[in-house]
Amino acid sequence: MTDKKPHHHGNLRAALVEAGVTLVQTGGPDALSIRKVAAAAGVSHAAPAHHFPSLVHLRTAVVAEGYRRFTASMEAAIAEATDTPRDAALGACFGYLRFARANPGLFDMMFGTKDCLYDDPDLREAADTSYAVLARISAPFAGADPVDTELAIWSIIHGFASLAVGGNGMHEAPDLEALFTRLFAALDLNAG
Amino acid sequence: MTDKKPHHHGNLRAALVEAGVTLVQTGGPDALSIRKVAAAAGVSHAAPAHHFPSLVHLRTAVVAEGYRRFTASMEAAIAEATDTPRDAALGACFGYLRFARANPGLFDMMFGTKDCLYDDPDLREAADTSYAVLARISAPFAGADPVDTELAIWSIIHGFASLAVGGNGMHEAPDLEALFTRLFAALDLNAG
DNA sequence: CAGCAGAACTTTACAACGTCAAGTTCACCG
DNA sequence: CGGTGAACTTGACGTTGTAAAGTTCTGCTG
Repeated sequence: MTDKKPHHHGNLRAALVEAGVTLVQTGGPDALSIRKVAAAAGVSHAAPAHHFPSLVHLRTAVVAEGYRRFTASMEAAIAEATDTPRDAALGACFGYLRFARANPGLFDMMFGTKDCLYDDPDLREAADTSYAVLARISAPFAGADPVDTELAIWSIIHGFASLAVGGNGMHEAPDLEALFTRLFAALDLNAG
Repeated sequence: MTDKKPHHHGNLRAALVEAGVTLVQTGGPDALSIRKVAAAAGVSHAAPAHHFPSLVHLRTAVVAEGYRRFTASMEAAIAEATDTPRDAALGACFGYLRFARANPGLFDMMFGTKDCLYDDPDLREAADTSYAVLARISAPFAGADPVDTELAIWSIIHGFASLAVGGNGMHEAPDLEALFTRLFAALDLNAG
């Protein structure tokens, strides 16, 4: 029953990333600060330095966590649509869109020009896993060059999601998923 | 012909925005700082406060200037393509893509979640002018709902440009414009 | 079990930032 | 000529990222 703490509780690194995700979700990418995640985890402002040598490292870890949740959002939406490959692709897009709308700060951080360590293995793996989902749902429609199909689907859902998230002139459509479904139908996918 | 300076040279506000654009272009959105633009313009660190009550106002002005250059980039590319409406639309997309690649920082700032004063009249006008270009080149393909067509074109070029700018897994294709031309061809545009 | 090496964390410090409050200089108008 | 207000400066405060040095705990070795 001693109050023995290693120094912190169990895993400070994970607690810092969790706090960072919360900060980014509530206050946008710029709300992420070393001192705030430290305070949220109940440690001194310099404690994170041991796990994240600089703010860029912390950002990288938060973005990587973002990609994991992003992948989960797409997988969950795909699981809802068990019919045609087209349904699966559209489902992935819904998961894409839902994630972007639910986590605008993380989404912006993941796909913006925020400096991250793009060579970080953890980030690379998380991002590659996301891309693999996209490649998987695109495969049934692949033409001469599969990358063309992947990029067509990726571009249209990414553009749509980005515009839906930004405050920029995107019409406040009542049902964005129905709207996107029409746009998706305009894509001439082989063997749709 | 006297060397009289009012206090500064001619137009400090414009000089600050110009310096801000340069900062954003070279160092990304976060490199924009009141004190740096003040130093670049050769005034004290508090001088900008008179023209921009806060950093958010300065950001807004820089983003508005970004939209103006963005519009100019699209118009220039449209002017190169004087054939079919399809050529004009594709040209606008090229201008879109070129701007994004040439000014990644500005592009991210314009379409990211950066807090700006979206109600600012100057910004509104600049953004609306950009949207008008898009609506213009989309008009020839309009179906039942013109917005559907605009959004289809906007989404695919915006997504493509965003992905091309980000460090995210976008294949370093040798000729992005040729690649996009193929994607654009997959769009089933009415009366293409 | 003793003791030490190193990891984990704290404390202190510094420069740069946004912003506020005063003070100063200049332009312009009566 | 005088004074009013805009344009700009100076100084200060709190917050940030980061470096350096000190302290406490962990775990392993002998």
